[in-house]
Amino acid sequence: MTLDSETKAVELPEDHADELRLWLRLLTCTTLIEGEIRSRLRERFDVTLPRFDLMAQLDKAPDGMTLSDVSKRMMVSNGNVTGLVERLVESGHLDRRTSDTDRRVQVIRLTKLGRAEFRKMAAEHETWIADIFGDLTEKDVRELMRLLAKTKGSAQKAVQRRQD
Amino acid sequence: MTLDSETKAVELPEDHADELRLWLRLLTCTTLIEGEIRSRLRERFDVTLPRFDLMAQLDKAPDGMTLSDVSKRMMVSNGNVTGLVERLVESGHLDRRTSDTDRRVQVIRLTKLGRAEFRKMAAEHETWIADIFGDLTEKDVRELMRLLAKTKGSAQKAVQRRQD
DNA sequence: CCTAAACATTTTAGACTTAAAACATCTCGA
DNA sequence: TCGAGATGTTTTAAGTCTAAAATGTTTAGG
Repeated sequence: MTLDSETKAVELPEDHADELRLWLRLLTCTTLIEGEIRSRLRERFDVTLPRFDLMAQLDKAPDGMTLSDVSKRMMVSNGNVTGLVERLVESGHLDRRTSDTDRRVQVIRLTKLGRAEFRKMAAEHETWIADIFGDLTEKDVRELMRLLAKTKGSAQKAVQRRQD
Repeated sequence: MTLDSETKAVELPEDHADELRLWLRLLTCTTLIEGEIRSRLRERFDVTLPRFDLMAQLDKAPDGMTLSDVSKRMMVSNGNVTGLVERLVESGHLDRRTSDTDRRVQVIRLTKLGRAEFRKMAAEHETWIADIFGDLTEKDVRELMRLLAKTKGSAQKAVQRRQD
């Protein structure tokens, strides 16, 4: 290996066009699917995607979650969750109470109504997803799962590096 | 094949848990990476992601684009583009003029300032993407590209079916 | 030529989103 | 126990986003 080829990697700008294209394709896929789910949720149930997502988190936590938990799980800001929860409490889908052991903490749960409505939506939602990913074989799905897991790990390390 | 096994596929709810997990993982990856890019754009250039994305579209179109074109390419609503463009014209990054041949149409371009600033941001942006996807091998990238292309096609067909 | 439909954009009303600051509460060590 | 820092939530200001209605312009068919 010559000196030139060694320094090249360090000094000359490398070509990352492939990674850039990959990122744009990933973004396109997600935006496309998200938009479709959003449309169907509105048409069929007159509900927004963020509300559905929040209810989905709570459906998996019968004992409730704190706002911080929700914020971390949904990867959105704290303030965002505050407003979302406010509207869902208002509409009777959520119950909010201050924790008995720590008065800073708000614990939220699905109400009976909220759970019932969510379950109906979730059942249909699952068929939409199956429809949207319908062209993929089982092997495709497995392979995508594997590669996206690797991607997620790679991205998390990049986030970590920046925060150091 | 028995009658039971034939009717099963039609009448009984199928299990689409894998596709659902795949969708959630796809969404997680995109949200994670999008958040990271957003943070770095803000920290480093004090610019928002939608503005960067809009400038990226225009950088590829030296002769300008109509608002409709931009709206379709970015997969966002028309009204959204109107506001985004307004702010970027205000800050001197974009030039907007009514088409000579069709007074309904607004043609927007990067100004000299806009192009210069975008090029600086884009160069750094590309290194961030390379960093974020750094753990993937060339083969991983190729395979992801292929599977996401298939996913996109599948999703587009689902959108089409609904709109019929 | 006229006008109905198509098209491009803007406006409107409301929801979502973020980052940062403010506020409230808790924890822990001196 | 007292106060400093950590933690959980809300508030604030600004921007992004959508769907739907409104506005302005063009195009085509009669």
